[in-house]
Amino acid sequence: MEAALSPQARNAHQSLTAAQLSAVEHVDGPLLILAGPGSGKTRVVTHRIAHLLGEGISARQILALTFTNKAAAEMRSRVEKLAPRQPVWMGTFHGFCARLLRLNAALVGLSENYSIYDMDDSHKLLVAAIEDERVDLSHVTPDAIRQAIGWAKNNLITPDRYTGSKGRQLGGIVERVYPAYQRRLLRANAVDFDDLLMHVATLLRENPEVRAKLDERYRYILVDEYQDTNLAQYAIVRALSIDHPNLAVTGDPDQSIYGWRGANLSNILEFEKDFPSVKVVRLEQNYRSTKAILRVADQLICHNVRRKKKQLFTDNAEGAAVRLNCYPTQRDEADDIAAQIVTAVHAGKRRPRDFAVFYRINALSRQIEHALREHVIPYQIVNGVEFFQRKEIKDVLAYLHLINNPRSDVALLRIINTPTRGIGKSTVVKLQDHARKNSLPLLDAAREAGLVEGLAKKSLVAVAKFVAMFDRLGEVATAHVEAIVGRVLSESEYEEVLTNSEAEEDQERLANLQELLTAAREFDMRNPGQGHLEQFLEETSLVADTDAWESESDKVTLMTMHAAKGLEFPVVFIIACEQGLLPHERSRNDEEKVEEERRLLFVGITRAEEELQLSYADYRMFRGQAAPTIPSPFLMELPRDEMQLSSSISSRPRARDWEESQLPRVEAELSHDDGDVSFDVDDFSQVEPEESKKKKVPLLVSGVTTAASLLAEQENGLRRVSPSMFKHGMTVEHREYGIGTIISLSGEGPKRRATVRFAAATGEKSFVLMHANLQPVE
DNA sequence: TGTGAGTTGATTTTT
DNA sequence: TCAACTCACA
Repeated sequence: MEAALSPQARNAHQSLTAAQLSAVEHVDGPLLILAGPGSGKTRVVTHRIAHLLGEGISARQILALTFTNKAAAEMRSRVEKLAPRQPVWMGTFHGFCARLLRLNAALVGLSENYSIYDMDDSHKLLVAAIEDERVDLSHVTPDAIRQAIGWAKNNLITPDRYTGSKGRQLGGIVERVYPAYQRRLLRANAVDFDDLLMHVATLLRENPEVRAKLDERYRYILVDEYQDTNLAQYAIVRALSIDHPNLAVTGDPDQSIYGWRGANLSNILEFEKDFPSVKVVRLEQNYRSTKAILRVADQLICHNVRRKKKQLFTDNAEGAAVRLNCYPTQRDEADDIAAQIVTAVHAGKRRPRDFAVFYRINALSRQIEHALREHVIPYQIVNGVEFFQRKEIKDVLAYLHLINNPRSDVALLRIINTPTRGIGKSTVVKLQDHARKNSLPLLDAAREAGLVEGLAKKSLVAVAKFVAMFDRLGEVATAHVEAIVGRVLSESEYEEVLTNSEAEEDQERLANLQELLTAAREFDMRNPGQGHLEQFLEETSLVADTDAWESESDKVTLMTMHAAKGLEFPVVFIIACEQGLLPHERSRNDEEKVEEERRLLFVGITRAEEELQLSYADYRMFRGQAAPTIPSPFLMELPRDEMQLSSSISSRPRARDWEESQLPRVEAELSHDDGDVSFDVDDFSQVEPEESKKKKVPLLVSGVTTAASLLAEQENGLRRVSPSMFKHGMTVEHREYGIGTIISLSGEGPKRRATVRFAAATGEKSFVLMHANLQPVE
């Protein structure tokens, strides 16, 4: 098995420090790696996987769990370099659980084609459950209920065992709503995110033989960011490490920032009690930041009580002093940051991608975005309106969800009248009544609409038409995903409605749908063969905002501090260090929560390699009103005497004037639409080689391609003749059959096929594009 | 039934 | 500020 290790891997081992090496070479038994920020943790983990493989351990027996897809992807690509093509399971907790649950769905009362509901879907279901229970919402918000249920699930408290704390109104309500909500989920053959973990934990507890089999299968388990595990995740990992306790966890208690999601700091703080024979390795040397930055971070985190003391140090240069700036208003803050970036980029000192701006809450990104646009700086915002959250995408995916799982009422409600087809609210209510009385899924209720009381004839016809349309879609359920999506777009008339619309917004939606088709095709290429709809839906449900970050592109990055974990940038700006925002309002009067906020700032600070600026504004717009602010108390905990403090910002020349004289105006061409999550500026393309601009990033993980760029690409593509020039919805002419419309496409390259709908007499035909005599009609 | 105007009410972080 | 929701009207 030594052959599994690339020469690169063996050489690389030599460059590891003694501490790193001792972790890498540990094989059997529990291992705890306490890794400070920038200490080369990922390097250790990936080298350890390579080392295990080198020791002759089968790749199938190794399981590496992360929290984000991004972290998993990073790990995968680095392991790939050290030990190519080894089928080690690397992925997120949720992804792993989704897979396990597919194989054992029946054990928890689901069937294998269950749906994964995202926040939006589960919220709708929750509201329905709240209505079921006729809860008075005057003192409790659905969101509070959702959080309580989520907390319960993360702590493995099932609906039947839930009891709210005495005297609290919320507790009593949750006691009623939680079981109702869970019943609805099960009836819909669906799970929410928290269920993925809870169901698997339950399954492992209640089925010893399944547990033992999996324990045997996954002999070597690695968990990244262990400080962020909650009880459910802990239970899962624990259950898989009983017979073979070769559990290696890495983490840093000081970077635990997901307490609100049920993360339990005790999991890592007490790992040594759990596994008395554990080997502990501390990685304290930082390879990322300057001494100046690291000292600030260290000073701050020392104010936390609940932690493991750690001595952070670095051999890096002293570096520039950390800046602490006070601005009159948020506007000045944003302007100055943009100006600093422009100045550095124009001086040739930095590139846009060297900069990152962090904030506590997403709402704060707006001013920065605005300033960057004004200064014509390309940026990408990690988050915004995420691709898979856009209405049109969710609509089309809902069709797919319903095809895959006909019991998913949430999906049906979403599409039964989208696009509008004359099935209004009153009709839907009647169908829901009927479904409830006969305990049927909504789709089945719609099928027997004839039996529904008081339904107008017109409505009846509309519902029947919908059902017939849906059944036609069902016929292609096992086709390539791209073909299914194409069918949905044409059969549902979703595409037609948008095409006929004048609204610019709808044209953008069309372009986004083309993107979805592309994403589907890319999925098909990665998963040859048919019948992968379920898997496609799983992937789209489990991708997150952070995964949409393009590390390749030359843009300033804007993100929350939570999203920043695991990343690093040469220059970091942390804005709005103000009481109420950082620490956040909701953590007031709760020392544990304040400590978590402090850790959050610690994470932000330690992302910086060379330069760091913290800032706050005296006045900030909030809820539409400007209000005076109070600087964050955390700022008083920093070593201010060695930092560069400044509040005389107005003396700086207005960068906009400078920029006007130096750069050609291109603003007119820029979209000022807020829905646009990123944009390119031609002036910066000179630092970005043409080639890299053309390189296509897989959509499933990019999500930030703009509709405009896609349209442009489409136009360019039209001139060449190749199977790839045919697009969904295109009008084509066939020598024999005449004019028709492409209603679906599938396959790649010479094998690419199209289904074309001709005049009624001819019907539908399927062609291999390479050989068919199809001509696009202008 | 569908649309559009007007009102309200809520604002964390993410798989 | 802005999005979601309600309500009135066509």
